This record gives sequence, structure tokens and C-alpha cells, in this order.
Amino acid sequence: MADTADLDIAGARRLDGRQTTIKDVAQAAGVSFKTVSRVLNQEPNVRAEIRDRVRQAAEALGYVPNVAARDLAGGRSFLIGLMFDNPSESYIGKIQTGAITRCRDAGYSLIVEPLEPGDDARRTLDPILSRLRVDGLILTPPICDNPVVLDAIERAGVRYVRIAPDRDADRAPFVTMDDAHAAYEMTRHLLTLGHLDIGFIKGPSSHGATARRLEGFLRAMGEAGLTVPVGYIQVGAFSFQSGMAAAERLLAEPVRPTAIFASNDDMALGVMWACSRAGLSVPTDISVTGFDDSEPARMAWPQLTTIRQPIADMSAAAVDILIEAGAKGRGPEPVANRWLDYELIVRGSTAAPGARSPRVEPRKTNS
Amino acid sequence: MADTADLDIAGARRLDGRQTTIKDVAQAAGVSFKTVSRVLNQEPNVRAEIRDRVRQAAEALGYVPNVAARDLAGGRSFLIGLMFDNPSESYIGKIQTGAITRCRDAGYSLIVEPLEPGDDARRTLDPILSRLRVDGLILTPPICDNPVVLDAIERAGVRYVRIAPDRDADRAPFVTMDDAHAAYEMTRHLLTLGHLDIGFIKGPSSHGATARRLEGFLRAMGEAGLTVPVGYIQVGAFSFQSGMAAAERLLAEPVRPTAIFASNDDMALGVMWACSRAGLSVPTDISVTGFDDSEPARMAWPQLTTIRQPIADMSAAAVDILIEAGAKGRGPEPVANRWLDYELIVRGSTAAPGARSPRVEPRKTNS
DNA sequence: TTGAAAGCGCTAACAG
DNA sequence: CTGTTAGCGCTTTCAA
Repeated sequence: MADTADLDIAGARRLDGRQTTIKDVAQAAGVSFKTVSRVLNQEPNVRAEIRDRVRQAAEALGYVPNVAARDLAGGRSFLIGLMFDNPSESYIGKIQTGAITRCRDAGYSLIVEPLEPGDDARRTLDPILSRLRVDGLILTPPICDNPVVLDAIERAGVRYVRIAPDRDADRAPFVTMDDAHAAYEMTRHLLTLGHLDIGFIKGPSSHGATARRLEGFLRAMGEAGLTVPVGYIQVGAFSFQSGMAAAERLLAEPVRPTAIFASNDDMALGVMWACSRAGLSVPTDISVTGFDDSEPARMAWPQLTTIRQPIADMSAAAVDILIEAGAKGRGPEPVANRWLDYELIVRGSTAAPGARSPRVEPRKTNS
Repeated sequence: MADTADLDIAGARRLDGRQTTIKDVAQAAGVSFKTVSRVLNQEPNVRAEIRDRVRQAAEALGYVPNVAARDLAGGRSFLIGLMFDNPSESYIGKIQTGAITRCRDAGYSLIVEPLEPGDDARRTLDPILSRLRVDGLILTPPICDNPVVLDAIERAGVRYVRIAPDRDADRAPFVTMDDAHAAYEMTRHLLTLGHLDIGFIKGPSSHGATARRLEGFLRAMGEAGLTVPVGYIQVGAFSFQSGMAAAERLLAEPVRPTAIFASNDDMALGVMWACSRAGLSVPTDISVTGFDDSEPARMAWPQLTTIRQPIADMSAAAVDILIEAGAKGRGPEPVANRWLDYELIVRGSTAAPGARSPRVEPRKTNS
């Protein structure tokens, strides 16, 4: 057995000032450097005793593997890329946080690659993809549904996972949540409070979640035996201003809704602003709900009832899939899709309908 | 001269499916692979004719250098790290955008490393720093003023540039803007409109910009021969809610201000909300200004008069400094600090004071 | 179960 | 000005 006294020479750098290498660890542990490599990569065929000795030596020397060398020799960069063209900074912020957390645990780093929404995908993407050396790419909506982008990535031979994609479910692994059912539950919440006249503001049709959230809303209304007037469904652009404008249209309806379900928080904030300007107080005169549980949803006054999307968890799961696939080699992707749970967050912006909302005229019927 | 017919063999991959290497390019150009390396790295001592031939061959073969190999051999990772604990997603978003743009141009990628504001810097940082192989690190406020973090980074031997640091100007290069003068100009704008009773909402003292912005405000007021009542300076936390609360205190002053200068946009939005709830319309009854030119500043109604910070430009400049320093070798940092220009953006939230703001009582004097 | 040899693709030092 | 020779630190054969 080797002399373990050598292990006491601690420190992240050797005496000559260079970084500790696998060979230093091997020497300290009294084994060949290949054995150290085996231990590091969790390969089989290493005696437990030796494995422990190597681990101990690595620890004592403050050894950290050189990523560049691992990449060059083994083809793994220990980098995950995050590609997005989503204008919502808070969404991207959460995606990043979730991805980073998991990356750190696994010794990976996260590279960000924002794309301008207007970019010519082909022209911008190819140079980026050819330079980018990542073990996998995470794509968020809406770019995850852009066929030009997907083609370019596949052509470059880069493995990827999509967050909440809208179509081509079989094309690549994805992580998502059930938007339709979340919207359904939110609508149930309003119905249970006693609301019958519920306005809905949907998002832009370019965004996949738009249709799913509307579907959940309509399903809940249908099941409750309610028909939704044409004017009760307005289109927004997921922005504060568009929510404000849509709310103004909603408030001008012959029968004013007693609740407005905006399909994201930014629009819901616009709704609250419009209500306030119209002299309506939330939730006494009108209930407002959002979708996202963004930062401003908590800053609003009153705080917004909304759906908490597991955004960080989704990107964390995406990293897991990527790393796992990488470890298993480069075969065809196993199907590893994951559906995560959302959460209905009830706060101050919803309440039972007050007496002040008149409801007299007959309602128009939707289509 | 070598046969240039070979150059027609285009494509990013060789026939055997592996990536095109420097040797393939050398062969196609009829030179040694070291010469290709010289051309790639813009080293001197290459005949123009040969340089062109090599470039052409590289282009034709779709050659892209292998970053891992360059890193391993040359010690440059072509990665820039961005470290932050700033809770403002929009600020970070802009920082990232600016940094990425410049990184792409120079063939670099950007790694993001968020730190939780509450993190034990030592414990979290050391493992991150030892694994991180970047050619330089960008630090944003407030982490760029955290001595524990700075110590850890310097100990790890990583070069860094700070964005808008608050102290230790000589410790490392930085990029910043003149917050004090921007606040001065904003105050001048209000004074020029005819406002005399201007309330100011400062940020948390933990944030370096807070003192600088207040200083600019006070200087402009002083130069105009105005004294600022004690109650006219309120403290906020750079959040919507804190701005709203501060505005309520301001509006309760014996002499109600005719203008409120909030030292960031989020607080200004809270101010507008509070004014609206108090039955005051902006800008007829009261002018409101922010600082940042954030997304919500444009979404607000009316749109906010504010200061556009060159956030993206600052991070782009930081990348420049880092890359330039890297190219020049690892000597002591040259002083390369940069001060960038801000811009006063006048929009709908400011106007001359209306007739409705009474001004009768004598004012208290500030300290 | 372990070890020795042979590169990965590039840059750094030295020769010519 | 250009080419040759050595590695960078690690993983991957393959042999023991």
C-alpha cells in the first residue's frame, strides 16, 4: 500500500504555480493516472479501497479537472447552452436561475445565446452554432417552435430540449406544464367565488400557450353551463398596455364582467390599471387574475391571484435530461419528456362578486 | 505556388465525418499548419499572399477552430463570465444583451453566474471560481462592491471588470456613467419647467448609485437657490411598492410637491400609482420622473420621463476591456476605465406645474 | 481490475 | 518569414 502521508500536501496549486493535474493526484494516491480518471468519471472496475484513496488524494490536493482537456480528449464541453428570443426578462431570469442551479451541481456552466426576435434565423444561427461547443441546448418558447431554428440546430448535430413547446412533440424531448388545466382551475376558482360574467384576455396567437389557456377557460365555462359572449374574449399581446386596452373594451361591454382573467400577469396589471382609472376597485367591484406569478404580480396592489408556473423547475429538468443523455453517449434520444406541476396562487385580487355589478341585459352568444 | 484547385472541397466536415482541423486547412492551402495558426491569431510575419490563401482555404472548408484545443494549448477559453446578484431582471437582461453582442463579434461566449444576494460569498464562490475557466469576469452592482467577492476572485487569479462600482476605483478596471450629473440634469429639467417644490425619492443606501443621484439632485437645487424641506427627501427600496409608499408620504407634506423625482423607474411607477389613487393626474397636477428607462417606463401611462442608462453599452465596453487585456497577455492591468454617456428622455410624465397645486405655507428647511 | 500508449487540435518555443 | 518539435491535461483504445 502506498504511503498516505503524502496526502497532507494540500492546496489548489502545485509549488511551481501550475494547476494540480490528474497526475499529481495519481502520484499522491500511488496509482496510475488512468485509475484517477476512472474514479473521476465514475467508471466501473475500480476497487472501493482504491477509489476512496483517490478521492481523498484529490480532495487533499484541491484537484479540479481541466474542462478544456476533458473536452478535447472526450468530446464533452461541460457547457449547456440556453437559446431564447423571449422578450420577457423575468421569464428568462427564472429559466436561467433554474438551469444554473442544476448545472452547478453537475459541474457544468451555462452559456446564454439570446436571439433577436426579428433575426433572420438562418443567417444568425449558423455561425453561432458552428462555434458553440455545448453538450446540449435548451430552447424556450417561442423559439422552440421555430422550424428554421430547429432545422439549423439539428443540422449542426446539437442535442436539445425544449421548454413548453407548442408542436412537433415527437421531434425532441421537452419539459412542460399543463397550461390548459391551469387555466381551467383558475376559471373554476372564479366560478366557485360566484362569478358568472368572466372576461378573458388571451395572448398573441404566435405564442403556443395562448390557445391552451383559452381552451382551459372555455372548458370550465362550458362545464359550468355558461356561454361566453363574443365580446368577452379579447386579444392582448402579453404586455401591460395591451392588457389595459383589452380591459377597456371589456369594461365597455353591455354587461360588464365581474371578473377578468388575463392570460398573463403583465396584462393583468394593465387590467388593474384600467379598472382603477374607470373608478372600479379590485376586488370589490371586479376580480382580476393573471397567469405566471411574476415579480410585479406580488408588487401590485392588491396582489394578483395567479398561476405559478414552475419555470425554474422546467429549465432544471431540461438540464437534467441533457446531462443524462450526455452521460449515456450519443445514441438516439430516449423519450424523456416531463410534465411539471403548476400552482394556483390565490391572493387579494379576487373575491366574490360585489353587489355593485349590475347584470340586467341578455347576453350575446359566442359564435 | 500550391495548387488552388483543392480549395473547392467545401463543407464543414471532412469525408470521414470529423470536424475540419487546422491541418486540413494547411493542406488545402499548401502551407504548414503553424502558418494557419498564425493567420488565425493575427500574428505578424505572414506574407499577405499566403495569408489570403489560408483565409480562402479556411473559408472554403468551413473551418471553425476548436475552442477546447485553443484553451488547452494557449490558456484562453474564449469565455467571458458574468457574475451578478442584482435582483433586477431587466437590468441583467440588458447587461447580458450588451455583453453577448460584443462576445459574438469576437468569437467569445458568455457564461452567466448568478449569486443569491443572501449567499455566503466565500462558501459559494470558491467552488465556482475554481471550476470556471473564463478569460475574464464582469461584475455588476451591488456585487462589484463586495470586498469578500473581490478578494475571492483575485485569489483565484481571474481578471475582472466592474460595472458602475461604488468604491475602490483603483482596484480594477471599471465602466460606469455619471449618475450624479444625470440626476443633476433631470432636476434641471424640472426646474426649467418651472417646478420649485420637487420631492425626491432616493434608493437604499446599500446601492452605490443612491448617494450619487441624491447628490446631483441636491446640487441642482442648491444652484437654483432652493432649499429642500426635510420631508421632501424620502427613502425607497427601488421597488414599485416602496415608491408608492414614499409618494404617499410626499403627498402628505404640508406643501404638496408639484414634481416627484424617483431615483429609479420602478419607484416612479409606484409614485404614479399613488398619485392616481390620490386623485392627482400626471402630469397636469403633478410631474413624475424616473431613472433607468426600463421597459415598464415605456409601458406606463403616461410614459415616464427618465434617464436612459447605457446599460448594454457598459457591459459591451467591459467585454472589450477584458478581451483586449487577454490579447495583450497577462501583465498588470492597464487602466482602461470608461465613462459612458446617459440620455435624458423627456416623455409624457412631466410638464409645467399646473394651477391646481397651491403653495401657501412656509417651508421647513432641510437640516 | 489496472496500466501503458496514443492521440484530441491547437499554441509555444525554438529552429531554419 | 516559415516550419519543426513538444507538449497542454485528459479520455480512449488496447494490452496485461
